[in-house]
Amino acid sequence: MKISKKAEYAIRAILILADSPPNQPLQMQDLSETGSIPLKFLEQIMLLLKKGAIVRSKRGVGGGYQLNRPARSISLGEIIQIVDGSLCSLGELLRASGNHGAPAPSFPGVSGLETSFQELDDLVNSYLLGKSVEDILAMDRPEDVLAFEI
Amino acid sequence: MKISKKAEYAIRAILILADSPPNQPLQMQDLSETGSIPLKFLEQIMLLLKKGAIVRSKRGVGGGYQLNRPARSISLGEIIQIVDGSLCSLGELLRASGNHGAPAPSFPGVSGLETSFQELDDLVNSYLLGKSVEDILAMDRPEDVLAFEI
DNA sequence: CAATTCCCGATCAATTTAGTCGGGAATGAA
DNA sequence: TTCATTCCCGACTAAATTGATCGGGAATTG
Repeated sequence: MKISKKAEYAIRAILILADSPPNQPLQMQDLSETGSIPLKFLEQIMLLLKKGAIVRSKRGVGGGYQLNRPARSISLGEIIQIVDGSLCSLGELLRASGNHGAPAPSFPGVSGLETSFQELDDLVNSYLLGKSVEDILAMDRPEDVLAFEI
Repeated sequence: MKISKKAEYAIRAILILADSPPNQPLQMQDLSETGSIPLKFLEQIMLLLKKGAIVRSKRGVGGGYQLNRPARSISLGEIIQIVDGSLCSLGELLRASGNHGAPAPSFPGVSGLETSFQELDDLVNSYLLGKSVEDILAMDRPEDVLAFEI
């Protein structure tokens, strides 16, 4: 289990955006400083997040980035998927991945192993896809533990 | 979520050993062929597993490898830890890892994020440490779903 | 038009991964 | 003792991935 620096930076940036006043774009310079993210690296990341429809951007003076959707609807899993390509791939290890056209490996327990890996993939996916950016921010604010407005 | 080829090979080898008659060493040549594992790579892996006390070896004619403990007591997690170094490190991402002496990053949601990552680490660890080699083999044998001898 | 701000492809160094190579040391049989 | 067998072990390497950096270009606004 590992997460790339790229995904971590992406999550930082989104958290910063989610925590800042809406309808007021934040520039990459600010995101870079607040999140301690290398500026040029951040540019790549924001472009990906834009393609993924997580954020939207505005160019020119007074431009910048803002969330494209409410923080409640953006999950950690979605962010990671967008910047890293996928969340999990254990389930595919024994099939196509790496074995380009090679015969599928066969050894005792192979199908049980495959099933277990898939199970773990699902576990991780459902955790990360179920954890929203809003959830994360709320954990830092003990006051509003449970939402007021339903 | 990813697993290294090294760890996958290690698991294959252990499954093969666990599935073969006990008290009769299996040679690396056999393990290599049965598991489709490059021989010289396998050598490195088996040495690690030996240091980890998962297997024991015997040299000379008629020598080879066998499990050092019952398959029930060997988990996927333990194997991965031994060959890859560790299972999870999400929880450490925001602390020491990578930031050599650098100030701990601070941005909105940082502590919630850390908590969530640690939670996921624990989830993955407990899954992998709880899944034994015997469990995996049993999944391939629908007959003995539940153990006879308790 | 000119400052600002995002957009985008190319390149690069360091690290990790997935092995290979070449021999050495212990063991057991003849 | 000698020899084949089998594990032991360190050094090396090629390819992929990661974590960026660089240099400019395109849109927008005042």
